[in-house]
Amino acid sequence: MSHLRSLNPLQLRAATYGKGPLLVLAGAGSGKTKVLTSRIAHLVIDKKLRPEGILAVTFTNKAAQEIRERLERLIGERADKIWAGTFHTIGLRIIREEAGRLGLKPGLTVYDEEEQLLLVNYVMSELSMSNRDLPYRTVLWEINLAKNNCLSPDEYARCGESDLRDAVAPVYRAYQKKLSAMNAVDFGDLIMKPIELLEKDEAALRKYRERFSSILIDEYQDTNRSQYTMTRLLASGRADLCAVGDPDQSIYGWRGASVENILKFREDYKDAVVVKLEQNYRSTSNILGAANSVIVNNEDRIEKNLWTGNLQGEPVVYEECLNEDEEARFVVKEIKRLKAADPAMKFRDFTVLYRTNTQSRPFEELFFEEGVPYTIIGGFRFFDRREIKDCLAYLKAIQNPDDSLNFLRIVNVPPRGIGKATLERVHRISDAHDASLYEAFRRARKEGALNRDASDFIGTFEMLRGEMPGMALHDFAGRVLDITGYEDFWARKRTEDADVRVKNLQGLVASVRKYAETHPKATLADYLNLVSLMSDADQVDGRQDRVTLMTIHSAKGLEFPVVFMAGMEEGLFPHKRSVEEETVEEERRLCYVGMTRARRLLFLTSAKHRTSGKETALQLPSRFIAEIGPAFVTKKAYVPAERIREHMDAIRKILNPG
DNA sequence: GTAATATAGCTTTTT
DNA sequence: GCTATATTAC
Repeated sequence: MSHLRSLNPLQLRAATYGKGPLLVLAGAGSGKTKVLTSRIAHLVIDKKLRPEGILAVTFTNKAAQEIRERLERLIGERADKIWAGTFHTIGLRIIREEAGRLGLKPGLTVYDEEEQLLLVNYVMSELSMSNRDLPYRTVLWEINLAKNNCLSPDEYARCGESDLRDAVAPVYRAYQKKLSAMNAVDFGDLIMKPIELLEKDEAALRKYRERFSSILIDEYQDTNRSQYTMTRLLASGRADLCAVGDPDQSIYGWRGASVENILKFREDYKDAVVVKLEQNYRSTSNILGAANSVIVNNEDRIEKNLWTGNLQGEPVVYEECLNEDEEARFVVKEIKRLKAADPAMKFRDFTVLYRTNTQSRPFEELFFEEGVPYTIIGGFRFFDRREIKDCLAYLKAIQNPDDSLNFLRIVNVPPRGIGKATLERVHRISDAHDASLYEAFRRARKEGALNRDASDFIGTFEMLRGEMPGMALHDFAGRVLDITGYEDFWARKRTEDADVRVKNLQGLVASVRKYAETHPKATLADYLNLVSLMSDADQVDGRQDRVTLMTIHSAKGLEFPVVFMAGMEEGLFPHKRSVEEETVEEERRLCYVGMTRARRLLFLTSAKHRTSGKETALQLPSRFIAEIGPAFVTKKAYVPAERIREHMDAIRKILNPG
């Protein structure tokens, strides 16, 4: 039974406990992924369950991939048959299978945040509301929160009352209507739509309950109302359910996640068995001691005793620096020192974690200057660049003719003489006939209501639509960039950044090619869906020898021999908004998550002066620093350079009197 | 009617 | 620092 070898007794119990429901409370570094994969292997090998009946929900697609890879070693190619992915990936799979029953057409588009924001803008303009009346971002936030809480526009409008709710409700309603007209779904819908289906369609509910004989949910402490509901719908049949999580690592409350879900698991699922994994195999006892001494300050917490048999290791180091540049300098210095001291150390053994994405800048600059190879996870991704977004908008608009939002985005990019007046005219046609923007353009063209430029473009667009089915994906992407003049539009601008944009466009085509080659049967819709669902954390690539820079949120589930946590300052971490909103306990859990990523060495740094925007502020060390038990940490306050100079002078005088 | 340029306003964490 | 909008130029 090689798949159960090397499990400790509690891990073994979690992996082999018979019919669920089962709740595994797995502390940081307690071998959670190992238990999860062992359990799946056990279900397939010993319990003879069909792999296609196993649903494993993970927090990132990469985590799902990792489980699949580990599983492959245990059960071979059967590993590919299990359903493993994020709630969103699984939701999309169900939606695509059941598009018809949900009033959607095949080839639907998934809108990302930027597209959502454009749609909110669009809808609000139609309702004669502007960003000044109510910021688009606020509205979008509210809509997303409603969806995370599993509230339809009607339910949202009805539950509770506030001025904001009254203002947002009609926008949410109109937004949802537009989404379906555009044959598109947003992230929230990826969970809401399957719920809708399972609730209203008995046959569908039966089908999916029968399909999944076993369900495993990772990071259960970070599930929101919608995800909880989807889980309940699928699991309350005869499927056994195994939820894995750690309340101390709940860090997505702001996204609607509710620790309650894990806390009331035993009420929700009667006869649930709980297994606690409290032995940490990851960190030194100093690191674990430091992390524990921080997390115990949370009042709203279930007692847990995470321990380790690992060596004591070095004390955690806290270093206060002059400013953010010096903070970066300290990190580079330490990386170089540690690498010199131990040649076995690689760049990929180090990570720099921070609270906000903007903090990456000084590190990026200094790492570049000092020749330290690095990768930044999150922030501005390749797929968020304007030229890439434009190109994807072309592909989406061609692929899904109802997607008026993306059609609108590209119709006059590059500028081709389709301006405000033309668009207004076509919009009227679109409204009158309840047709998509593209459809309206075609009508206008037939009626001769378009000028030459517009008419030509619609002709080109139709031609491309016709060519799509017969072409390889990358050839088609290249063809679109060529024939629409989009690539040329940048190539003609002879500015420095235009060159980069052209290169990025070629990079995109290369990425499509790579995808097409590894997925020979995939359609354009498959590629576009994949790109929409790709998360930042999915990019972490341990094969490259680079230092990883990312937010603590993105580091969830990862581990590194050496961790630097930067910006340990009041106002930044805990963030000042969390202090205002009284969610400091979640910040503390975030701090705990960050600290427990470290295996051997943990460095905490702060800047005495930090510049944000054009203001430089005097910063105080984070309260979390003071919470660390003194036995586990060495603290060094910032000493101004003059003081060092005075000190050196004094020493010189002693050594060299007179 | 359309395109290029200036300005204001925001920047916590993300599937 | 970046984008959506307002203003001005073509």
